[in-house]
Amino acid sequence: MTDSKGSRGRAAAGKRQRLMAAAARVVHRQGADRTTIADIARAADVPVGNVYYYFKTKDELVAAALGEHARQLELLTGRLDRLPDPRERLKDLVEAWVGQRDLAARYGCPTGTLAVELDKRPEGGLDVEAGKVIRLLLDWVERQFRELGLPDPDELALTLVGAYQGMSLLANALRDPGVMLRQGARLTGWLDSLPGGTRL
Amino acid sequence: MTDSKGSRGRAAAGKRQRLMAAAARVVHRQGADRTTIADIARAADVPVGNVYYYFKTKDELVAAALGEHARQLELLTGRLDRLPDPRERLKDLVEAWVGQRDLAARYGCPTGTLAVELDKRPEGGLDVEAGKVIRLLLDWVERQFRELGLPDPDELALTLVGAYQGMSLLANALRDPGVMLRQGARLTGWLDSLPGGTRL
DNA sequence: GTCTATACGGAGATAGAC
DNA sequence: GTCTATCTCCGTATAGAC
Repeated sequence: MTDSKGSRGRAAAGKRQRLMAAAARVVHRQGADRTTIADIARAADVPVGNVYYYFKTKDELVAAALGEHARQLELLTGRLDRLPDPRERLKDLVEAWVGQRDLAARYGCPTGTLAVELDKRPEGGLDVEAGKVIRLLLDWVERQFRELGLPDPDELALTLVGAYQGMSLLANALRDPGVMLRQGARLTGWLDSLPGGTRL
Repeated sequence: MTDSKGSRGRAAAGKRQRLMAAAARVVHRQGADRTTIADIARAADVPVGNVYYYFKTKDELVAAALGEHARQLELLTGRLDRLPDPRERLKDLVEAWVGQRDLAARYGCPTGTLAVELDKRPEGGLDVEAGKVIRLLLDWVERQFRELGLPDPDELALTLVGAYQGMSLLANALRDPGVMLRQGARLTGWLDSLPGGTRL
């Protein structure tokens, strides 16, 4: 009953999907703690009480928001993977970050800021999940550096992703998208300056 | 009445100071939203209801926590200013960050994570204050780069502080102090590689 | 499956005794 | 100045009608 193919199931799936998307959006802007179930329901255009039919607890909604961010990330890296040159992939990644500069200057990196918030909770909950999403990005970046044949690809990945998280945080704290623009350009230059070539 | 010199005033000032210190400590670990007045009162060993004699609202306590972090920062830069070489000052700053790696791996940078949280609030409140504290650090670092006679000292400051914020966030999300250790070493190497010398 | 009304708990803030 | 008791609001979660 209520499978994802029936007409009711489709409507249900639609609402569920809307709730997940809304959770991702609203939690990014307000933070998990300050976001109420009512906020998410309103943003998803779903009646408040109905939410609990799809998600048993608020934390499940926060986890869903995190999942949405992971999905977006995989969508992006999936597109980048179609480029032949790993260096170009990384440069396009930086470009994508810079393209989000206005949102970042107002609310920070969606995954990064959520990770910061969840890490303040007592261990044994969602805190680990946020780390996993960041690991996802870290691993993908590391793979690109490895393909370029560079030494310590894992350290290089930490440097690149760290720089992104740092510039997002500063752009956010200073409310200045220009920080993303200028530091992004610096990162692009750094990527260009690195030795290494595709091994094919 | 109740000036800071009288015996009662001294007791009061002591409690106030204890509350500020406790607020800084607890808010760093739990985040501002998840921290209750009771949490801070307990940590400061002050009866709950008494807190409102010293701080009219919870936000005043959060602001006080921010002020404590600013004070700590000025204490540190004050010590570093005694070193003759600006490059040494910056390297010692990095060393100080690395020295805090265990705390950073568990709870992140006190100021950075608080800024992230406050930036999720509707504008016109404490969100700007957090930016000011980060500006304090940024300006001090910029001054060092300028003393070294390097071009774009403001951009270099964003790079260095951004790298610190980024590595703190990653160390925190991955729960790995080693990130601070290794990325800190990278930063030290970077500082050494920069041209420029003291102009005296 | 959908939605309303409400129970429940927790946290910020206040009144007022000491 | 110090502290207890309590008021009040708000958000999560549930019960149960439709």
